[in-house]
Amino acid sequence: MIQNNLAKTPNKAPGQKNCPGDDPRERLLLAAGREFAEKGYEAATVRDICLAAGVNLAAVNYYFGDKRRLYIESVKHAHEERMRQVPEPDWAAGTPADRKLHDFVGNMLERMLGSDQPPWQVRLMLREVLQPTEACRELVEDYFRPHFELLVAILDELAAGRLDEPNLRRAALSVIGQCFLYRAAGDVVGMLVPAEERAVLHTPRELAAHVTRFTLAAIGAGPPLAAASRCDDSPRPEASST
Amino acid sequence: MIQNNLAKTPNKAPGQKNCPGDDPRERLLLAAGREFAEKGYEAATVRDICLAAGVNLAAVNYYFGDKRRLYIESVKHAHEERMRQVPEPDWAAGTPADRKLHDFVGNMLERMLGSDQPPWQVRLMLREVLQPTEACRELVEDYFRPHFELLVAILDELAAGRLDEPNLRRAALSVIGQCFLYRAAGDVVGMLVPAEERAVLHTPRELAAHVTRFTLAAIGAGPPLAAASRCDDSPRPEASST
DNA sequence: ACTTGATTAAAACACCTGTTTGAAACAGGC
DNA sequence: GCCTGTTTCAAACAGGTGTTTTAATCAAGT
Repeated sequence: MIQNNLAKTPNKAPGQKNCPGDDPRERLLLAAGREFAEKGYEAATVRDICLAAGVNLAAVNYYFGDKRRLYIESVKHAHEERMRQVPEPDWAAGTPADRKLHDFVGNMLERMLGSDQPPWQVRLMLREVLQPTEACRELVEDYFRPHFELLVAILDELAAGRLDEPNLRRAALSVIGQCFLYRAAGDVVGMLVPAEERAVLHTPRELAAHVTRFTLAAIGAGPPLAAASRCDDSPRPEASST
Repeated sequence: MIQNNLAKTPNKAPGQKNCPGDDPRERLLLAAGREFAEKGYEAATVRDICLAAGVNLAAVNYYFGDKRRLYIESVKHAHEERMRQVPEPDWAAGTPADRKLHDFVGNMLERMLGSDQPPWQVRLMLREVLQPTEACRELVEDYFRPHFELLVAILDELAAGRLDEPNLRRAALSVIGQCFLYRAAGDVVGMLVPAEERAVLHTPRELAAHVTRFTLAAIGAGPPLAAASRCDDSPRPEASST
C-alpha cells in the first residue's frame, strides 16, 4: 500500500504508448513542459499542470514524487522530443563547406525559431541555458556539444587549417550568438526593427542567409557584405571544393 | 491616517540622499533589485527583500503599494544607475570608425560582463529582455535604442554607404548577438570551452578584439580571420589608422 | 506641551503553495 | 467468487505568500 519507490511506468499496455490520451505519465510530462516553458519553474503550479494534463493532483507525486523531479524529467523529455523533430542535416560526401555552414545555420535557426511559431520545447531549454539547474549539464553534453563540435569542424574546413582551435571556437560562438539573439531577445529585437522589415527579413531563411554571408566574409571564405572590395568578382573559390 | 495615495518620497532631508543607511525607499529599491535579479520575480519574496533592506515588512506597501510596482521601480532604478556607472564613450572628431567600433564593443561587453564580476543590474535587465513586462518598453526606448542607433551609425561609417539600412541593422544585431551570448548563455559557453582557454581569451578585452575583428572582416573593412587571402598585405586601408 | 502628520512596528489576514493521506476504483490471477 | 497490487480520487495538511490592519513612535509646527 505504501509506495516508497516510484512507479516508473504504468503496467498497462507497455507496447503502445502513442495514443494521445493514453499514459498519464506522458500527459503530465507534456503539460508540465508547456507550463514550465511559459511561466518558469516557480510560477508554474502543479495544480495548473495537473489540470492541463487532465490528471489528479496526486499523480505528480505518484509518478514523479516531486515537482523538481517532474521538472527535470520534462526538460529531458522535451529535449529528446526536439531532437527527434529536427534531425541534424546529413550531407553527401563532397558537399562544399560553405553550403554546409548555410545548412547548419538554417537548421539551427529553424530549430530555435520554428518555421511557424517558436516551439515550447526550445523555450524550456532556453530557461536552462540562462539559469542552469541539474538538467543543464546533461543537456549540454547530449545536445549542444555535438552541434558545437560539428560547427567547429565546418569552420575548420572553411578556414582550410588557417585558424587554430581557440579561434575556431570563438568563431563558432560568434555564429551561435548571432542566431541566439533572435531567439532569446526576440521581443526587444522586434522593438528595434520596423515591423515590415521584420516580416520580410527576420524569417529563418533570410536570417540564415545573412548569418552565413556575415560569417563567411569574417573568416575570409566569402565576399564581404559591403561588396566593393579590391578583389571582387572572384569570391575566393578555394573553399567551394564541390 | 488612512494612506490612500502612496508616499512618493519621505519628508525628512530631501536634499541629502546619498547616505548609505538613509532613505528606506532607496534601500528597498536596492535590495529588491538584487533579490529580483538573483531569483526572479516569483521566487523573490518581499520578506527577504525587506530583511535585506533592513526595513519593516509593511514598508513595501507604504512606499510602493505593491510587489509588482516595487519590481518595476527597481528595474528603472537599476537601469538609471547602470547608465550612470558606464557612460557612453565620447570620441574626438576624426576618430577612425574601426576604433569607434572597437570601443563600442568593448564598452558593451564591459557593461554586460563587468570587469570583475557581472553586476546584478544587468542580470535584472536581462530578465526583462528575455521575458518582457511593463518595464521593458521604457528600457528599450531609453537605454537600448540609443546604443543601437549609435552602433548602426558606426557600421554605416565603416561601410562607407555601401550598406542600406536593413543590412546595417542586421549587421548591428550580429554584433550585439556575439556579445549577448557570453552574457546570457555564459554558463553553457563555459561548459563548451576549456577552462584555461576561457580564462585567457574570454575576458572583455579579448572578446572585444575578436568581435571587432570578426565584424570588420564581415563588412569588408578589415582583413579576414583566416588571413591568407589573394589581396593580402594591404588590408583595405580606407578604415585603418590607429 | 499639545497637536498633527508622516513613518515604523508587530500581528493578523486570506489565500495559495507543494505535499500527503486514506480510502475508493480498477485491473488481473487463482 | 475473492484476493492482490496498481492506479485514481477527493480531501486535508502544514507552511509560505502578498497584503492589510492597528497601534506605537517620531519630528516638527504652533
